[in-house]
Amino acid sequence: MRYHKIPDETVRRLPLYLRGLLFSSQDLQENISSRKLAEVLGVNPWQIRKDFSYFGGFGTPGVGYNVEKLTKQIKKILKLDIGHRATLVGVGNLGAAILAYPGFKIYGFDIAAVFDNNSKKIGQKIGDVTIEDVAKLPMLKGRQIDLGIIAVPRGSAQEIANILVDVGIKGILNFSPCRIDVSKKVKVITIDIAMDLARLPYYMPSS
Amino acid sequence: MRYHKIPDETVRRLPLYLRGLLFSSQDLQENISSRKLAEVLGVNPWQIRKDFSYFGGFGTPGVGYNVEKLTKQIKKILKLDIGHRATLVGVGNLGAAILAYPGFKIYGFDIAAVFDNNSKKIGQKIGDVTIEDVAKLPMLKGRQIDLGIIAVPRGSAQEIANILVDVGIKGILNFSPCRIDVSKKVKVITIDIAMDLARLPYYMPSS
DNA sequence: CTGTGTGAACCCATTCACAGCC
DNA sequence: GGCTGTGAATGGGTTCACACAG
Repeated sequence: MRYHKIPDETVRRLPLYLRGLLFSSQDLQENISSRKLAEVLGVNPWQIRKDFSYFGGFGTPGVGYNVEKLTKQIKKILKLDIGHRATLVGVGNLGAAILAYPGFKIYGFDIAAVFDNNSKKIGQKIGDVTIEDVAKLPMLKGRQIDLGIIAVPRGSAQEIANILVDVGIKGILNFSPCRIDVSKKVKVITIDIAMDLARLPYYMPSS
Repeated sequence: MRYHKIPDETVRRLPLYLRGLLFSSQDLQENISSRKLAEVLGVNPWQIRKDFSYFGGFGTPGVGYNVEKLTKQIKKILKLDIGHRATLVGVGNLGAAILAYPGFKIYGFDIAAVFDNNSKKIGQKIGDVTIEDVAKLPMLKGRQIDLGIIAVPRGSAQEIANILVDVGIKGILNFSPCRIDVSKKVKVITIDIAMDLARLPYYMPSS
């Protein structure tokens, strides 16, 4: 089954819904209504229903959505039902924070390889992974890693991306504040946290 | 002058344009065309022209946009022409990374106060700020800080937000993966980096 | 001839309203 | 009565085409 018709904006929200479901499942509720989920996440109920309608009826009128089934379905659509192994390149402050960030695990991600170019860091163990020399990055092929996370300075990002593509990575999360272009076959998502901060003052009262 | 009619999506892109201008200004080009800027950033030229058209003619037909003037104008609209002082709450891995992140400075942000609840960290100096006891957060009033950055565990985020609002903060950048609700007068932007990673597999070929 | 600025057309997403089901 | 699912309406953003300026 393909879900080609799910709008991008809906895909963008699915992880949010998933987060809501995963955290609310601690309440041991078997079902959850769109109104309840909307309340938890701070969005509109009809937006949620519309989004869910793109992949068919999982809700029961008068009752709501079965939390477990819906969770599984969303994971399947996002291809999170199979675990993903990622590699992190660059263990500066940001890289270290990413490595320690607990949020990845709940989506089934495992940062299985870590690289840096600083000889003082190479060989160090963080958690259960050992930092490897970035020069050995091209030898990543065959280690079943499909995702790359780039947390290196701007000037090196494209170069690292090229190597990642060469070794067969299929998706890149780029934390460097710059454009990266790669083969159309590889999806790149760039995050620049400063950009979000930069539009905050616009919405603040002029004081 | 008010810019009430600038669409939100355009506001979201303005920091991106600003980044492009700031970095390209190293080339010592006096003018830049929408095509050139689009190329650098990986977006459409007509999108850029349309966006710029919302705040009046800064371009010269046949030549392009004056980099300096345009930069100033965008900064003014985003209210980045006046500097902003921010406080960071939570100096874990993520907090430390934020503190060290150079990207904030180019937009004129200064992280002027830092708080944590870990007694081992309190009193430590990072860069040129000293970590203060989070219990003293309510005493922030009068220190000319208008922005708050939350990097604490999910359970404490709302509580910290409430205090920040009490001391008169006007905008919050929230890195905790949870909803925060505050007075409508305060703008909150929530960033959950795991959510972006979570939608990456969707776009990857099924292998 | 190059590149901006913008009305119009198009396309997509959000919102609404309500039929249908438990 | 409560809640889902969805066609229809609305609203907004993107894309286009082209008039106009240097």
